[in-house]
Amino acid sequence: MALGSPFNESEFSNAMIDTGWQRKKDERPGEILDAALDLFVEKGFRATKMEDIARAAGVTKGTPYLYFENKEELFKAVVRETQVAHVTSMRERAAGHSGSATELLFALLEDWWKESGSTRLAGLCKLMMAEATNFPELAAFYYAEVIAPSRAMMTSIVEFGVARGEFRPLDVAAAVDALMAPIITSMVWNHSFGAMPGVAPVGRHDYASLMASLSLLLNGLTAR
Amino acid sequence: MALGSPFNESEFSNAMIDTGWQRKKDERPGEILDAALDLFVEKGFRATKMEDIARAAGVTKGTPYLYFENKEELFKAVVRETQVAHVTSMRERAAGHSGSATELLFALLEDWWKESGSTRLAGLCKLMMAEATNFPELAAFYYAEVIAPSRAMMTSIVEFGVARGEFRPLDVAAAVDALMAPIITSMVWNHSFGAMPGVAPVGRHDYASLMASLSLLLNGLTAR
Amino acid sequence: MALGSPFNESEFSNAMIDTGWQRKKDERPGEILDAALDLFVEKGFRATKMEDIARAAGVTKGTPYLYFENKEELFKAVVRETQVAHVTSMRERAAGHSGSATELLFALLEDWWKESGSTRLAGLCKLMMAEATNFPELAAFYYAEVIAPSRAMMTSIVEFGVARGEFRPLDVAAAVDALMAPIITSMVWNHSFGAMPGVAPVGRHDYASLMASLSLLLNGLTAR
Amino acid sequence: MALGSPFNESEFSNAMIDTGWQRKKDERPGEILDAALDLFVEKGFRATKMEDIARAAGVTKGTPYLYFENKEELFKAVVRETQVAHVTSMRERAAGHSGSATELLFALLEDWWKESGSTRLAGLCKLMMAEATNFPELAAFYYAEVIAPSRAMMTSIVEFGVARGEFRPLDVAAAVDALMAPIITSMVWNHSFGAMPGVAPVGRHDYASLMASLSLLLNGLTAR
DNA sequence: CATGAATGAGAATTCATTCAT
DNA sequence: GATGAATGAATTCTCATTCAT
Repeated sequence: MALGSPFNESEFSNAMIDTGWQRKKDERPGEILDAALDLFVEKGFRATKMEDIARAAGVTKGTPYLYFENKEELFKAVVRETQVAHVTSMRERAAGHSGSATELLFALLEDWWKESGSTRLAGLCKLMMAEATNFPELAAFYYAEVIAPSRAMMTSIVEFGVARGEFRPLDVAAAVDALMAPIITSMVWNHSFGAMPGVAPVGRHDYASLMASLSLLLNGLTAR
Repeated sequence: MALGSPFNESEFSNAMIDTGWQRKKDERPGEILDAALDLFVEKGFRATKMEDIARAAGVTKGTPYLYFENKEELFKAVVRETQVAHVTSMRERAAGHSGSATELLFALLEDWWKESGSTRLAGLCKLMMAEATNFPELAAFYYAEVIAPSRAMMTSIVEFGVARGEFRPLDVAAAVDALMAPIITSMVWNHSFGAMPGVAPVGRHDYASLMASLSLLLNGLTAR
Repeated sequence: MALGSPFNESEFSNAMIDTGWQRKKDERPGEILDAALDLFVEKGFRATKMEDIARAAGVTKGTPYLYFENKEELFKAVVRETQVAHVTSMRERAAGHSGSATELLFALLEDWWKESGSTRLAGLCKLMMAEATNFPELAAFYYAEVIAPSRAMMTSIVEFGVARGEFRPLDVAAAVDALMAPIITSMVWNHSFGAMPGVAPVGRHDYASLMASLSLLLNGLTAR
Repeated sequence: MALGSPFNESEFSNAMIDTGWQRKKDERPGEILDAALDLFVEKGFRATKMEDIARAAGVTKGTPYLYFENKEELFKAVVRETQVAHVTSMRERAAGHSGSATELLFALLEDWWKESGSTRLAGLCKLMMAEATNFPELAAFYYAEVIAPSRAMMTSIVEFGVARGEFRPLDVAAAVDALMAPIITSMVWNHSFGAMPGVAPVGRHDYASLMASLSLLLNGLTAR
């Protein structure tokens, strides 16, 4: 697992004395969630076997059931846990920003990319889209907790930009769509066709590429 | 099945003598592909049962196996058949266009949306993304036959626009990414969260919304 | 099919005017039985598909059912038809023999071998042994029509040899067993391990080998 | 299961702590192999259902798959396990023999009969012959591990007999064929027609009958 | 008579889940 | 808490058999 796990500081942890077995015990759920995230992202929900998750977490078949009702609940827990970290950090960063709307947009998308787009969380986002119709309530949760807040943040920045005359008067919803589309496309891409050998170049879908798209959008393609 | 099936005019059909039973034979594969497309799009590959496809096509369990080796081959056939129609029509339309690059882009994306984005084909596109890592060769086929050509078309239009001074000199690849992102996002959206009751408004992801995004991209957000 | 089919002169044939279509029609069942014999011998009962038999007989899937109730009946018919020819010819030859018991035994076993042991009928014999417990009545038929008569014939020859002082007084049943064992073993062998590439030499199981075994049995191994 | 199972002392067993559940684990594979041997011998490979094997072993459908990849591997395991015991005991007995070639032959065939011919192993031998063409590699294994060694043993005894003047100079291969044919025929017989009610008397195919055949072969039928 | 599309019972195999240890 | 043997519902795929043409 490349980038820091979002689970080890989750609600499952505790700050008690951290000695050997006790610590082990408290980390179990986090380790299982972590392994589950990896496997769900890699193979999808149906194709991921509980036993594989258990083995990847270093436990045996029955253990995940001590912490999670069933496979579906485990999946939901993965999504929830992941988003807790994600949304929290998004909010903290947004709150601390200042400067022009343009600067804010660049900063926010940069953070978003670095925090999520380029990590396993992007895979989770793609997975949620793939499984949304199979898990309606989970999708509703994801929508409410991740998508709507993100969009609200973007919306207020665009409105701020228009208010201060930085952006011309425009269709705010459309602008937000246009601003979010490249990062969403990139996240999905990197976990679908982009993962295939030799298929990289439908756009690079890396950070530089994303920033280039954003610049184009801000300035327009049309010659003045 | 709401919008016109791409299968009924496929290689499987024939317009010959149309007498009851015999007629069935020629239509069967198309009917099965059609039912399969619906169900795969709705539930994904793993969650779709062969027997459900059969029932949806009005036949029994064994019948799909008369025409398709197994579930995976049926899935591949769905993708291939669908794309034949799609890519062909894309090319025909592109060939017939004239006018400014801007007009071309609008026309092409409009066609794309009406042809694919708003139909079950969008669901297939989303499905391919969801299943890409599970079906590498199929993903390669899809990439080669659908994605790469589409992108090539967009690229030449942008280059044309730059050449004739309509667009300012720019990073063509990034521009193409930015142009394609909204329609891709919309297609995925409409078959994931967008399909949930009461979740419409993360952007409308309809035709008007798409055109609005395109306009913004062409003109920029930034005030002059 | 190498050696002459036993079916074309079967009860299914008729001696009527033999012109084109009419003839075709009358040969159908024989052609199906012939194909079935080949395939049953090659693959066994369960692994042989009705459609393969039909195809091998140059007809389509439904046709065998016009002549045979079902797969089991077809199998039984194969066995019965085959044995009609076999037992008949055995009897004719036995009736015509004269000379010493030893000469009779050699002649009879030679005929047996040439008529059955070295042809597809040996495969059928092996198949009957393999399937005996699955088809009790058929096995009973085979036993009654093929095995018992063959054995009776051998028994009377041995008794004849003892009576005329050619053989010493002995356990006739054991002698018959010992005389029949090599040819039975050879028939089974040639359609099991003997059919494997590079496995020939557990005894050659050909005509010369069979005669050598017979000679040994008649003369004994022991030095005088 | 009448005669002692070859499995209960196999590598799968262990004599360790014997407490309920845990004990089961070690016995399971042996119980399944045992049940499988019975059923395969009785019905043949194709006609034997995995679920029946499971039930016969006192477990449910899925359990055999915990120990054997699939039906074919289970079949192979049955053959291999059975032969381990068989070939080992054959070798031990052969090594311990002394005396004349005639005595050796009688002793060896007696052992062979008692060890294999009259037990379920004879059924396995018949099964291997029935399925040889369906499982070429398994047949090759059986040939190499069972048939070839047995034949080699017989061959060296006959050669020994000729060398010491006990047997007259003869075609050794033919002699071995003739010596082995009765026991092979008996093994096959007892698991095909011989298993049918009221069909016993094509030779008794029991121990006494076998020894009688052997005596005849050694002494010859012909009057001196 | 012959065809071959369609049927549907049946068998192999998988895997989420349970529970005695 | 943890284990992992066992379960059995679920699913894919096969193929003997039927019957409208």
